[in-house]
Parts: sequence; structure tokens; C-alpha cells
Amino acid sequence: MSMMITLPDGSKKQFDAGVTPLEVAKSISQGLAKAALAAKVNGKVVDLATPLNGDAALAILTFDDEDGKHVFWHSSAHIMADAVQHLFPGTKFGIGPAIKEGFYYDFDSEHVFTPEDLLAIEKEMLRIAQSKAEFQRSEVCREDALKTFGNRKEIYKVELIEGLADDAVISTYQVGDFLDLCAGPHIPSSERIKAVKLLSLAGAYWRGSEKNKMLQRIYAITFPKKEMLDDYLFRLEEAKKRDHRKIGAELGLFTIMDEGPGFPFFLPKGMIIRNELENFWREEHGKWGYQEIKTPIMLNQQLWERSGHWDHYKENMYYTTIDEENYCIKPMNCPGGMLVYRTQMHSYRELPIRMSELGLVHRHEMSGVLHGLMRVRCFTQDDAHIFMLPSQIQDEIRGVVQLTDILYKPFGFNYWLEVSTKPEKAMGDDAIWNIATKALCDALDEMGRPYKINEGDGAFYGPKIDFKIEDSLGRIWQCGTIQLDFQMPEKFDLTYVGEDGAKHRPVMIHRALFGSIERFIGIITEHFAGAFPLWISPVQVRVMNITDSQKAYAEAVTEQLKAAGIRAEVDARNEKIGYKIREAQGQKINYMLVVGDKEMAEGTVAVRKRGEGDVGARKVEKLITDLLEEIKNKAY
RNA sequence: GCUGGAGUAGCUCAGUUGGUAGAGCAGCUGAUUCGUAAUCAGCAGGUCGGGGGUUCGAGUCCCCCCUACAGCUCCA
Repeated sequence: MSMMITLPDGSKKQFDAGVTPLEVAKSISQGLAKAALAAKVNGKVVDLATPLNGDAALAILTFDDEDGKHVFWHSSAHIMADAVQHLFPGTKFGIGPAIKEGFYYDFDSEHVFTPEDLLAIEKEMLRIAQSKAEFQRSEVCREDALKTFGNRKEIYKVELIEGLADDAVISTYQVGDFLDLCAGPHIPSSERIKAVKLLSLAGAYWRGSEKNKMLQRIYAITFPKKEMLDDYLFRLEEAKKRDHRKIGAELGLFTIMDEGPGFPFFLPKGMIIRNELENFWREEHGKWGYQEIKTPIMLNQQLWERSGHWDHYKENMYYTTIDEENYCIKPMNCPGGMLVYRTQMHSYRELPIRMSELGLVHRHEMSGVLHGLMRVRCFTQDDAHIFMLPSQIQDEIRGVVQLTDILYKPFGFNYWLEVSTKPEKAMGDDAIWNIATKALCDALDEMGRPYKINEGDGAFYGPKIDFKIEDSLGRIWQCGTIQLDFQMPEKFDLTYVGEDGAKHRPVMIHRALFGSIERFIGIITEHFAGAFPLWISPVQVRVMNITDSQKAYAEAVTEQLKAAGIRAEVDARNEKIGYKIREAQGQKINYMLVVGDKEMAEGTVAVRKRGEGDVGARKVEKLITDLLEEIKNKAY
């Protein structure tokens, strides 16, 4: 029996039935066979040792493919478990999956792992890797699986088996002395693992639930080449340098102190970025027909009971009592916005009404989740509530998505959209949720925008579209959000007078585009590694003289720049020019202007541009024109 | 909130078996007047995160808090 295999390059070739992907790879190239980690047969990832029966399209996975890496790291997790089993007998095993970069395994052990243990485990893993341990797959029936893992007191594995569907194929993999419940696939042999690094130790709840026992999770990464590990560690160090918490301190943007955990202080330079962002935001919102309002930071408890926040969000709210009446500090801006809408009667002719607010909200976040500016306890949402006719939903959502694109454009980062559906703890019935969710998806479909669905991740009052951005350490943050809200207009009995003279219920969108000004500043700080585009940069220009004799000229040039509205400062200290340059470079100042006798005589400045170095001398007037142009363009 | 390591000068860190708190950078003062990533010298700077305890004596050992960090869980 023979069959036709479509090879990775698209060509077809005949093979005998039962040939394995590894053998196919060898027939194409020994090099490929050597690098092969797993295979993809008709789109499904399998072991290299899987016999092929019948025609198939075959792809050989190496460490260059995402799927290949995934298999490699998943196999490495088994090796780590084997090592832990050797060093700490009696350890029970949770799960050990591959993640985006590396893998982890969750252990339940009497012994609390120490950093020294990690080194020992690392060593043992390398030993196992070098021993060329092979991965052996077996398929077993449910009873045998339960017996095998039950005898070993592997309570977590037993729980996993019990949770498998009735018709599931149950397979195990043996590598070294370690047997694991696992669907696979795996690399053929541990010898492909040449470099191992255990990265961190952390607690993690079994199955991610707070109610379950906390296991010890070890994060690690492995590579098929030693140099790849060095490269990875170098990249990790580089990423740490971009951390907005570090840059924020170095550049004097913001600070968070013990006196107010989670409540950031904005320093003068951070305030410049903030104000520039807000100016830009106001300008664009003005063009898109928004009217700005400001609602109080604290309103009485009754209001929050009415809005539903009291029932759904109480544990995250701060309260106080004034004149024996209970008040809540707002965790969201919507109820205030509803009250504003109700101050007047509205006609269908007025709709849509777009009401924006840079609203300061406070949320009692759990202490362990705080993270620089990305996750704080008080932040400013660039909020807006849009009240409209049901027939205007699509247009308004489209408008908001377009406005978001405009607001994100001057930063040039990658972002993607996700639609979140009804959560467990929600107000309103399924029917209304379905209509609302469909409206969001329809608007995006119509615009041809791709998006991912997050089941059950919506707000308690409605489904949403989120804009997600990744930070320097690969964490993903939600920035913009567009939430359709059919609940709030109901709760607050909002109405408009229709064409027919009767009262009708408006539909509402609740949206924030930067999301939180604080988080957005954190995101762009990391995105630019502190080297902000000119228009938003706290210090755009620093003028430095070479010797004291040009001090007056340097100061005069600085004043001239400032008068033109450019954020310029002078470094007229009695220091060497190299020293001044070094400092300005560290502060990521966009333009360094050096003035010596030559420039003073000519009425010019020697221009050194951040990232480009010396770009020659320029007349001060010409420079001002150029800078103003660059600021206006918001180039990055 | 939970788990794990951690907190010493503004910053980065050293501090032996418990015995008078140290360095570099930044800061201040002076000298130097210099052409594109660190000029030299001097001075000052700390209730060792906070509170208890053990001890003749605690940065160091024990207990309780607080905070930042990594992760889990939760979220803009």
C-alpha cells in the first residue's frame, strides 16, 4: 500500500503506508529531520513517530514555528516534572502546559521550593535531557487510567481524568521515570533540549480558583541551542529597561509612595504628557461632536443602589458618611452622566447626544494586583456616554471605533479588538444581551474589522468591545472599551420624545478610548521606552553651552524657543559638553542644541537629534519653524 | 486577598559567627573653561520599612504589621 504525501514545500511524493513524519523528514533533508520537533498532519499537530495512513498534507515543525515551540516546551514541562520527582519524592503533580514563552508545572509538595532548589532542578533537567530519554505514548481506558494514577495518589490527575468526556481518548506519556496524563504530542527524545533556565517560582490555585488549594508553580524555559537561551535572557533584560515604572522614576514622570498604595502622584514632567494627551483628546472629541461635562467624585449611596453598582460592585467601592448620610466615591462615571441626561427633556431630533467626561474614579483593587500606572486604585477614564435611537447604534459604534483609531494613530503601536459577552454576574436577561452583543459584532463585521470573542468577559451591565495592547513584558492590557448598555437607561428611566410625541427609551453606549489616562501613559512610556515623540515629550529641547563665555547666548536661545511655545531648558552649568550630552541623552530629550563660539558668532545652534546624532548647524529661526512643524504633525 | 522571595543614603548596591553603619552615582562647595555619552578635590547625607521581643549589646536572631516585586485570582 502506498499513499501520497503533500510535503512542506507543497510538492507531492509517494510513500509506503505507515511511514512516520520523521522518516519523511529524513527523506527530504537530514538537517530538517535533526531540527524536527513534531509534525502537522492535515493541520493537526502530532508526534514525529505517528504512523501515517492514507494521503495527507504534512508540515514538519521546528523551533521556528509557534506550534513547534509549543510542543518543545510542553515536553520540557514533563522533563521538569521528572526532575522534581527525582529530587522531591512524594510531590503530587498538577498541570504543566506550554505558555507563550516557555512553560510551567504546578506541584503540590510538603517541601517549599527555594531558589537553590530551582538550580538543583535545572541541573537534574539537563542531566535527564542528556540521557536521551524518549517520550512513549500509550492509550489507556478510563478504568486503567484511574487505577494507575489513583495508586500513585495523584489526586489532581484523577480529578482531570474524571472530568474528561465519556468518548475521550485517554493517553499517557512516559519519559524517564515520569508518567503523565497527557494528550501530547511530544518531541521524540529529551536530547533535543540543550539549554534550561528556571525563571520563577509562584503560587497558583489549582484550576485557577481561589477556593482550591494553592500549588507551587515553577516557570521555566528551554531551548534547542545554548545561544538561544543567552539571547532570550538578553531580551528579557532589555524588556526590563523599558518598564514604565523604571522609566517613570528616571525621567521624573510619576511616583507612588507608601502613603498611598495604588494612588499615583504625577510629577511636573508626567503632567506635561498628561496634559498633551488630554489636549489632543479634547481637540478630537470636539471635532466628533462631543460635549464635555464633569460630574462629582462622590454621590450618595441611594444613587449607587439605583444604578446597580451597590449590588454588583460594592466590594470595590470606597465609602464615607456625611451628615449621617452614606456616600460612595465613584468607581465609574455613568450614574453621574445619567443624572445629567435627566436634567432636561430630550427630543429625537437631538440624538445622538455624545457626552464626554475625563472622570476621576476610585476602585478598591486587591493589594496584589497593583502595578505601576497600569493597575491603580484611582484613575481618570476618558469616558463618554452616547445616548441614541436604536437605529443609530451601528453608526455610533463605527464612529467610536474610527475615533479610537485616530487617537491611537500618533503612537504607532499594535492593538487588537476583542468582543466580550455576558458574564455570570450580570443584569438583564439573555434576550437583550444577545441583541446588544449582535449589534457590536455587526458593526465590526460591517467595517471589516477582525476581532476575538471573549465569552463571559463583559461588564455586568452589557457586552463590550475592548482594545488590547501588549506591554514591554508581554502582559496584555485593555485600553479602549466600548460598552453597549441597555440597563442604565432603564434604571434611570431615561426618555426622549419621539416623532410620535410619545416617550421612548434611548440606547446608550458607554465608552473610553485611552481607557485610563494613567494606564495609557504607562503603555506609551514602554512603547517608546521613554523616548517620546516631540509633541508629547516633557522636555523637547535642551540648550548647552561649551564654556561660560556662551552662557548668555545659550540662555537667550532658550528664551527664544520658549517664547515660540517650545518646551526648552538650558544646561549652563560649568561642565564638560560630553557630560551634558550624556545626561540629556539619559533624559531622552529630543533635541540637544550645542552652542560654542562658532555658533554664537553665526547666530546658529549645532543640532543633535535623539537617536540620530549630530545633524548639523541651523539658524535658530529655522529650527523653531521646523520644530513647530514636527510638533503639529505628531510624528513618531 | 493568596503563595514566594525582598526592603540598608535620592538611586544602584556592600555589610563576616550579633560588637561604633560603607562604596559608587546623584546633591552641595571649590578648582578647572573644556566641541558631542562620566574633569578633579572636599563636604554633607541613614531611628538600617514600622512596631514588639530575645540579648550586656540587634542592620544581623524571633513574632506581628506595612510596602514594592513575581505569579495566581480579579480588572481600565
